[in-house]
Amino acid sequence: MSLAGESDLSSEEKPVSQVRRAVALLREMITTNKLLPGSNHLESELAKMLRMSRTPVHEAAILLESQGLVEVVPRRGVRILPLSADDMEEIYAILTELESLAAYTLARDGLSPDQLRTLRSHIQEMEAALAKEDRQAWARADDLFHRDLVAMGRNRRLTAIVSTYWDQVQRARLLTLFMRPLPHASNADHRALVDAIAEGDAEQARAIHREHRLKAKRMMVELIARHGLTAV
Amino acid sequence: MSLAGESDLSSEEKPVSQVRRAVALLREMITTNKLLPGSNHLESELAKMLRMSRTPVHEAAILLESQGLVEVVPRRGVRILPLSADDMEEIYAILTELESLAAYTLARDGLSPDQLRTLRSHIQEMEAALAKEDRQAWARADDLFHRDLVAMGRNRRLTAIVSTYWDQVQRARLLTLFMRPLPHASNADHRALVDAIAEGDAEQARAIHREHRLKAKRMMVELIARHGLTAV
DNA sequence: GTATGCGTTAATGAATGCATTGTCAATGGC
DNA sequence: GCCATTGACAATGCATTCATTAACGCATAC
Repeated sequence: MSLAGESDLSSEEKPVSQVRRAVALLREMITTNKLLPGSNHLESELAKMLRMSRTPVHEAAILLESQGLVEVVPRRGVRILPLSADDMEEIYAILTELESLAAYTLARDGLSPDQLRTLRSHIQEMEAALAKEDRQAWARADDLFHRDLVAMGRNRRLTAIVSTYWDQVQRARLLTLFMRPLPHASNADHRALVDAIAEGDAEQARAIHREHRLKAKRMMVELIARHGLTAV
Repeated sequence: MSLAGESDLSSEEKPVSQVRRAVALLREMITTNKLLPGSNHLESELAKMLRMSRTPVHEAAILLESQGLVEVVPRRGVRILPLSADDMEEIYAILTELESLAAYTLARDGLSPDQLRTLRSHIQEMEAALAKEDRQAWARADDLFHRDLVAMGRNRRLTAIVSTYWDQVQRARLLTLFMRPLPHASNADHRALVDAIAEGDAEQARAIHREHRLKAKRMMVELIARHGLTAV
């Protein structure tokens, strides 16, 4: 599930500085709920945890703050930002738009047989996982499918943005993974999407992906409301 | 022209730390071409320039690197990233999609008379500037028009993204401002857009804005190519 | 004359130290 | 008894310091 996949625009091949390590590790700990939303953590504690001095932790915190993952509160430590239903709406609106654009572009410009194979293999994995009712495996494959799809669009900035925000809803997805019905319909969407892309039907691909995300958002917001979670 | 408008998601009301000053000032110097694209600047030089120590400059550089404005090269200093035609395509694709979404949302949800007045006043300013052939004034008003439009969408994350990338093409816009014909057509677009929003015609608003950005992108890329600029 | 290697120089990444400032608690006054 | 004010403490922001490492220049050898 994207182990802190260095999605930044600036991730070419730099030697791993402590700051980069800190950013990656913190992001990972946040998306996997090792650091709970709403909790505060002193920079010195985090530094000890990551076996480095306060400086790189501080710098990583500043960077993650600019991405909306945490808030650096002067004498209270680094606060892991919870996502409200409103935040979720904001993020899904962005993801919907940009991922749909990626789908459109892919269909318009065409994919290599290799790339189509990759996408379809993710779908098959999802179906296998579904058959075994292995939700975690399904989520992993779903994650890969969408990340690969966007990445194939070859817009590095767009990929970076989507990756950033995808990371942020990851937490909520993990939470709702076992509350939702098995995602059979979702997989039908995936098939239809790849077919549309393969046929070069750009408008159709865009529409399918948009609808797909809209459904996901509705379910997410509804589940969170139903279970009385005001934020995650 | 948005004097380093603190567009980050994290900009609520924090006391101005040196890091924030550094980010704002550097961004400002970059977008106004005080620091030329492609040039390198030692952190110590920048620190002296900004009257602070290296630490906050370093931290600001890391943040700006994650936003794609600069590159921190270990022993060569902070490099101001030039934008190639490809980069411009990437950025415009994102801006087109997200700004059109904002227009759609505004039209769907409706604007207050006050907000409509604000937008129209920007348009009037543009027309006044156009009459005097004052390109700088036109650009300023155009900038404000689009920023306000997006901000009225009340999606803070979307606003932040658009602001970030808008900053990045600012340089190219300044450069081409005197190479392009006077933007009469552009203003017609603006009027049509606000009318569509006022009438609540969401699809129309989205389409107009999309077309508006597409035209802008084409002109930009063409001008840059015609003048033999491979990057700005 | 050119290329390669070594040494010096200098710039960044990270650690540490210090001062500022907000928080929390205790004490005193009303 | 409660609220306010003051003082001590603690955590961050930034400066300073240190070490690492790459770049550049010069010398030497081919």
